[in-house]
Amino acid sequence: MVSSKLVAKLAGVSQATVSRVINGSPHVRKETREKVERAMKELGYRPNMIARSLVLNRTKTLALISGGLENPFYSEMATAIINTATVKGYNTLVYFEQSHGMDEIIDEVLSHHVEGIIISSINLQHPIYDTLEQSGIPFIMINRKHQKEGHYVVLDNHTAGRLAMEHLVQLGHQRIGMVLGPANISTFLERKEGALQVLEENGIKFNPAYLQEVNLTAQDIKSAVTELVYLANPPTALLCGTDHIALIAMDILLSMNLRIPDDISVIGFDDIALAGHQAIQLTSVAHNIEQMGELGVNLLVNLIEEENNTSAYKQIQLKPNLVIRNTTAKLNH
Amino acid sequence: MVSSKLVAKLAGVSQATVSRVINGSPHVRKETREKVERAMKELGYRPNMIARSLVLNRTKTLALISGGLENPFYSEMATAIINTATVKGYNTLVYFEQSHGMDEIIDEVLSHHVEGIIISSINLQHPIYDTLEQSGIPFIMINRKHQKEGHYVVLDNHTAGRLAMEHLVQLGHQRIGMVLGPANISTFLERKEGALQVLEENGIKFNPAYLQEVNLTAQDIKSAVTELVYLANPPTALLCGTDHIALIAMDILLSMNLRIPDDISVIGFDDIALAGHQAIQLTSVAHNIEQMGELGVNLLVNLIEEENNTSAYKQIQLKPNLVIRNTTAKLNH
DNA sequence: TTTAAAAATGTATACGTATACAATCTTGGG
DNA sequence: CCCAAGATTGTATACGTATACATTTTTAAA
Repeated sequence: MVSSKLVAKLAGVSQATVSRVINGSPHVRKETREKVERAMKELGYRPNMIARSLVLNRTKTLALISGGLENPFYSEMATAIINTATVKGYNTLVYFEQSHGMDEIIDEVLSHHVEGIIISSINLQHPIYDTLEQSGIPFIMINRKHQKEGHYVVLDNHTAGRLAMEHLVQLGHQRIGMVLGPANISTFLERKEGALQVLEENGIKFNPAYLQEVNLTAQDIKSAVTELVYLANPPTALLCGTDHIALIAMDILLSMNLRIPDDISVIGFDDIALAGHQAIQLTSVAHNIEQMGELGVNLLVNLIEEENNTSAYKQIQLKPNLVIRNTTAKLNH
Repeated sequence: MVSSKLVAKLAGVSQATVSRVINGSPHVRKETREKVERAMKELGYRPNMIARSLVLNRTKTLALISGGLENPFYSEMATAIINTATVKGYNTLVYFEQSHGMDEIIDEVLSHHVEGIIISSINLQHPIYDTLEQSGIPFIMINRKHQKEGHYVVLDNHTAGRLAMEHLVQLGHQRIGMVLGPANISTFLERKEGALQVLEENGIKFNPAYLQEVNLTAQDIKSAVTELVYLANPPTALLCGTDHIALIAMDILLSMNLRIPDDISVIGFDDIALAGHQAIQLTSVAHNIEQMGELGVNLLVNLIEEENNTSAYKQIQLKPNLVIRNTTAKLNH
């Protein structure tokens, strides 16, 4: 490996001068600079970021701990995050929640001395929060939050839940199935609360048999939907916790020869790109994913680079929109 | 930051001994080890990988230069790659082709001293190949290859192209439109060659107006498809260069009120998960994506860790399968 | 007990960079 | 032409770890 020392020797200067040239110091004569630059080019020199990181105690890298990319929400989010980070001059190490335990991931991340951490898939009580808090590394939660607050960028999920349910109720639905993820995840909890509130306001008694809180595997989602469909009084509409859940629900519904929305309406959250596809046309409630990722990275980079570290938590809640497509329709009496 | 030096002081030993404990050296007495471990726990010590990387000249990280995740092929591939890397003890820095120029990415990657590079989106003549070759860092190409060969894991795209076209021809189609990516990308070039070969073998004269080689943006794909549909003698089937292209093609076809497959058949490549969705049911030609990623990472890690560096290129070509679903059907006369 | 070998630990150094401080060279005013 | 101030460059050191080598301690055979 060609080092600054070697460049220095070839250029006939000291290693310190080479370092100054690299960092664009103003205190170096033009001829010297050119001499050094020639030597660097000749040797194909590239600064060793590892060494630089060690001395500067800055790695210019972020860690993204993401939900699985099989959910398009996460791939769109990851894309936005990585691109924004790149623009801001940060590299991104990517980890997936499921592959290793969170603890191992955190160990890895902390010893790699990343400068900031983004988690898009934390749940309300996860003990990881304390570990991160103690580590002193800035971290933000995107999409989901922890019960202990912290910095985050999330959707106003309560309102989102309301919007979705209001839409269904306005279409005349009364028997509304809900396929949500675990209630220890903020998004699902809040969407549920918003939705239930609307039911109550409309004097619709909620039937607990209509509530399915599932693990987020395709398998579990499919059996939950099947169960709902086979009820004596099956729901006429399905409020799904995410578009990803909605897609899987649609898959099983269609394979049971049910027509959407004629036999059953379906609504989701996130408004993933695919929701707009002609073959899908999924009604959804969300805020722009890309913008959410961008906001998150900007917030994190600010935390990293700002001097006046006010201890106040930065908490951003984005307003959701209802995007009506073709999977929801007036109830057929 | 708590260092091994600090741990050493608390434990009353030398820093070297702490280092030995960390690395599980057998030359350390049990009591000493326990003393040190207690100190480490008490201080919440975590080894600094940056420093370790510097002295060992090993970073245990790979770089993945990926095509955009809006193409599900790449998100499935990235998932497989990152997970396999994690299992093998490597971290993964992720970069996207489009966000920065390749040169800047390579600069970044090389100065970060990653131990290996995976590129899933190179094209045949890209000059990046030489840069990588010179750098001496092991790298492999997944999915697409470069004209200068190198290490790779790809689909047997010629055969894949044949399979797709044979399927359409067997269904009675003669006017077959092709929507491919640029011909300087190996996958598209080879798929095209395979497909054209089948046409020739079946005595079907190929009409150049049926060939669209587009940029891979949704915009361009849609106009290419539109152009084909508006031909005096429009194609009765569309052979799309990837499932991603096929999905976008389907989107525009459906929005023009064409029925698939009744009015026009569609076939793609890659067999992304979504292809199996009931609302899509896309016929596709491919080899298991996850396995492809896994093979690639294993190959790369072997290159990194093997001593006997035979200079022979490792080149793997996977056999494609045709998965027939509902977007292709017998021609209506 | 003595002592040589083995085991355990400590000391010193290297990795490649940035930078405080010291040393040298330039410059211009007198 | 001299000298101080400023500009430029060099020297020495630190970052946190691993390890060769030196030193000390322990072990066990005599």
